[in-house]
Amino acid sequence: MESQYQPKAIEPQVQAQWARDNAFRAPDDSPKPKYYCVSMLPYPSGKLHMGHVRNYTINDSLYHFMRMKGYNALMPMGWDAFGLPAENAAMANGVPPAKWTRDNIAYMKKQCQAMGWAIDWSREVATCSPGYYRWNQWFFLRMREKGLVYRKTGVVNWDPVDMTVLANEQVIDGRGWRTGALVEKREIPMWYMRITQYADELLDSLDGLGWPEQVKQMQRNWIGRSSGVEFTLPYAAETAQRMNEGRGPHLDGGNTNKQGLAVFTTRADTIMGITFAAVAAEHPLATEAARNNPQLAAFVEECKKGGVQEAELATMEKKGMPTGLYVLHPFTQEPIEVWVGNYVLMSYGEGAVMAVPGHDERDFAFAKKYGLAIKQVIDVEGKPYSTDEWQEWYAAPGRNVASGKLDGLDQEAAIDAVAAELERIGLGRKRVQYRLRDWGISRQRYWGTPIPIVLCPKCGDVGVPDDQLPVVLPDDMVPDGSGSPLAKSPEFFETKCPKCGGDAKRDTDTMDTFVDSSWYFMRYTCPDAKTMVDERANKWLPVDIYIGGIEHAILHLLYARFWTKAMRDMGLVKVDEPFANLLTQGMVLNHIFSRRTAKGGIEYFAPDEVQVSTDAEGKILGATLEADGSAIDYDGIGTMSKSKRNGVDPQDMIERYGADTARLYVMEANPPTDTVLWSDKAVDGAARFLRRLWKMVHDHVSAGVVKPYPDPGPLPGDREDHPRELSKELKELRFKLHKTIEKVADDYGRRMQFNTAVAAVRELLNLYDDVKDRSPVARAVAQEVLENAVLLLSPIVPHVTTALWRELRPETRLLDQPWPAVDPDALVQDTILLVLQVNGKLRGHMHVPADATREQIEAAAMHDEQVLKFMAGQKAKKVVVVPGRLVNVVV
RNA sequence: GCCGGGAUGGCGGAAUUGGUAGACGCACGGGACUCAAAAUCCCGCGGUGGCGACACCAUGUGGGUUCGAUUCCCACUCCCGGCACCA
Repeated sequence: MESQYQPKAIEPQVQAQWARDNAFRAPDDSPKPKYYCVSMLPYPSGKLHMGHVRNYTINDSLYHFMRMKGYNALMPMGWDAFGLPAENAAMANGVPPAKWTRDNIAYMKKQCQAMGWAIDWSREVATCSPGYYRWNQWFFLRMREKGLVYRKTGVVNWDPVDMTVLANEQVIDGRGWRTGALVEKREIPMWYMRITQYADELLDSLDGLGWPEQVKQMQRNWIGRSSGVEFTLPYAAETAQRMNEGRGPHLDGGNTNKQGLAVFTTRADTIMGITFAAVAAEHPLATEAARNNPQLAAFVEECKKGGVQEAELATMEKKGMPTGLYVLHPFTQEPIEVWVGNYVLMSYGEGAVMAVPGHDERDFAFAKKYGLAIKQVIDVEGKPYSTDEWQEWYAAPGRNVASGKLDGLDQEAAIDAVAAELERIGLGRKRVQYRLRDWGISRQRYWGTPIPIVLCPKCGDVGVPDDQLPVVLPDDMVPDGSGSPLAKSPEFFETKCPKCGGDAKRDTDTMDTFVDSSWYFMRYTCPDAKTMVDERANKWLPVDIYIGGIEHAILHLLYARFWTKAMRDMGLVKVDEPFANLLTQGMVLNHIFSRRTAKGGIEYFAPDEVQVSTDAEGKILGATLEADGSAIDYDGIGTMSKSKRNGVDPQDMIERYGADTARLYVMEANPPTDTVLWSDKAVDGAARFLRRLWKMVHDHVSAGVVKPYPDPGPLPGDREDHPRELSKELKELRFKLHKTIEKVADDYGRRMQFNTAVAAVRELLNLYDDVKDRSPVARAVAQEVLENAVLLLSPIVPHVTTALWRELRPETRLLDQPWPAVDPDALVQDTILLVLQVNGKLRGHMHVPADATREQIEAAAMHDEQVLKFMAGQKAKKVVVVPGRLVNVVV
């Protein structure tokens, strides 16, 4: 055995052996129970970053652990290969996205292999291959047949200089990131998937999932089921006349009602407090009112400025303008003026709201700003009410006042009464409403799945027939930032209508890449299937543990759940949910540096290109570019990402220390769910530990391997007069060993907290190191400790442990070893150590027999010197005994 | 703005169900080995006071519940993630 730990020699050799043995190929037919562990597939941005290393090492450790526990484990890998960064890279260096993407995949696959992850590469999937995305197209058409796909207009960010649609990420402070131009909202036709049809099931089946509670809560809130009342505020006579003239364009989504303005509220009990109504700038009523009101038209135009991001809309100053149009209160027939508000979203509800400034904080602020009436109609336990300043309790449920027939009713009764009355007069009813909106999947981009629709002037939208799938994306194009190249390529879009055979045009939009990631984990199970999926999917699904970043807690996970249910309803798979258990990894963060370009766009700089100045506490104050010393902006810390150029490539660490050290470092540094600010300060500690482990095994093996305790057989040099009885020291070591096996199994299997598992093994080996006994029986215990320590660490550092196992048990292979068993005999203790407290403060310790009764413990504590000292002669008021833990004397 | 999460020594973190705050590391300081360096090994390492035994303080801030709170409750501050076209 080599006396020095040499990862550079060991790792390639061990990996080559795994490859020869096909060690990680998971058979579809195995008598063992399956364990399907999947990580969110990486976007092939160029190189792995530390977030990937963390993600896949967690996955890999769980794979090995469950394999040792007797499962047929499968860890697949694929590439989320469509998307925006490939187009940006193409624009920057003139290489087609296809080539750039394939090169990146090749490089990153090598990195994955160098990390030694137990990936079954025979199942590799890349979403940009026609063999994969044809099934996106095929399923899109099936969903369309079922009415789960439909077309309507949607609002996008429009860059008026580049004449192109921008992603939210490409809008910085309301301007296009390349042009610096002010972004506008623009309505375009798009394809939608009817996820709202599954809203109830998506909500209800969360309860049974083994997911973190916080993620389930986020999804519940996102879906946002609320029950309320939908009703119509009838138009006042003059308004009705204007709206009925039909000059205002009507949207096709059923948003307008010829007789009035449709609104939805969860606070129908406050209906008597309505003092005005507000509509979105895009609402037909606003359009009509603006027709001969230039000031209002200008305001409506102004509302169209800026992007479509919710965060931007929610934080901007609330502005409004009266339309001069009126609706009537459904009960009193009092006229209510309709305002246009920049905070009313056309995409949510009806695009119109009733305003009750007396009991809604936002309406209150708006009414104050524009001098509108504020009316109290709810009383909360007699708390004071004044229209001067908003108070929290104004929005709380209470009893109705100044509300006519509703007076004295509590919230529930008032809502019921209002709903009943509205229904009686035919103006409204109770309804369940969701915050969740249908999923718009059309993207005006090149590098994605083509939408398989032909637009025929005679037949309308026609689905591409199955036998003409896939609609292949040409892979030699280079986008230029001014709209999709597909829309400029007649070779792509010119086609014949599949129905009538006449000249027609393909849809040149591509699908949202969330489509790709909604079912790839199914395709892994049958990557060569001639159908979307086959029976093998039902063998492996659901995914037993899904691992990935917390940033996907809502969108990706919700879309994949929806997609799975849609596939189930078409009989393609049998599962209701794709991911039985979920481990959300915390983000790996790094500093972000940027500067504004001359054009008004933005460019980012990698932290290693930057010199920073800090204050006394190490806080970063400013930064300069190392290359030319120019000042740039420090933008704080954020997620490692390609676009912000703050990712850290693990390659340096692998080359310097080896894969095992890199793996150990990321696993022992923090719990997997923690957000971490990137640092490699402690990586030396991981390297040191592996060297130390190597040396311990080396020193032991050099004296000859023996059979491990408790059944060592005849020991070399053993004689009749050598005691087989363990010394106190060796008993303690074995106690620690078996406690550690127990703890590490719990940490891996239940807690999924690897940092504490490593710490526990470190503690064990620290104790082992202190034992200097070299007697034959001590050597058998040493063999037991080392073998088990190697097994416990093997899921995290598989290369070095493979090499060490070969020395400890030359006739066997580490990968075939089961998870070690706990020896109950080793855990038997005669005495236990109790903590002694006086008034809750630690005052001493005491050993008691393991079977001592509460009375005996109490009596012993009351005679303890320290306890008596701190009781200072006072009588005990109370004695708290927590069995196995502590005694607290209260005086 | 809304939803979800976080804050513990110089640093990463531990304390799993309300029961010894700081496990295990990193960095640092001292020492051993060495011609020297690296590597390795040993000792120390939250703060304040004390020669010391020891005492007091301390888990973002301010309150509360409890024999006992890092853990539970209330109010707040700052940071991170998401907000539907980054993936």
